[in-house]
Amino acid sequence: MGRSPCCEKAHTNKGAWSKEEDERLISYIRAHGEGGWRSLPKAAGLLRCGKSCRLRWINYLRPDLKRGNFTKEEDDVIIKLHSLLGNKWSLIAGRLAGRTDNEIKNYWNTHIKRKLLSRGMDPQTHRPINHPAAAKIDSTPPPPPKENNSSSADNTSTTTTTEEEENCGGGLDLDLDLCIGIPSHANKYRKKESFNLKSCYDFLR
DNA sequence: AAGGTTGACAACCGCCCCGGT
DNA sequence: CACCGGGGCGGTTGTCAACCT
Repeated sequence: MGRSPCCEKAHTNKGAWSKEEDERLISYIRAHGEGGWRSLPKAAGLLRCGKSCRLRWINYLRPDLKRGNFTKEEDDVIIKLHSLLGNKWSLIAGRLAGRTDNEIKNYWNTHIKRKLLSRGMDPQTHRPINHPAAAKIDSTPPPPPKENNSSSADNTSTTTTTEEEENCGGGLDLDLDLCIGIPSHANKYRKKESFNLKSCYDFLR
């Protein structure tokens, strides 16, 4: 049962990448472009899992990565988008040029989460910790955009319900004058959750 | 100075979705 | 229509450095 492993684990390296491995990966992708991750390691002469190569490239080696500390503006954008989208790191990353989902996820968990907690805010609900709504939801994240089933059909309604306020940062002093662009790589959400993203988009406008 | 604790972040894992067949 | 493989995502873990006692 279960899926076959994505690679032959017995013959793959794990852990930190060496300089030489990085260089191999970079030069291969420069020559052949991204994609074909499964076959890439062999073609590039790397003893790595294809997934590992992809992750290394996307999160660390890509030339357009910004690196360095997050600015106050980036902080604000992350908090606002998280209040709307929940833990949709790839979507949030799509709004921050040069930042990766992994980087944002780490930054959220190590910095912003703590910052919100120190302000007495629930990092999941974006509400005061002793707020009834926060207590009700407790540690569960704000419902991520879900498939448009019958019960959620009124999400497009122009009336602002209490639940919508909760999901979209209601009660916070947030400047929601944002425009969400759906990153090209977010296939997962483009189809499955486009409906609710659209509703958030409409809400933000 | 040494040992323990905490923070930061790179990397891995398991699952899900989509497209091709 | 069902199955399979590839790509992508979010959650979690591992490791190292900085800080504290």
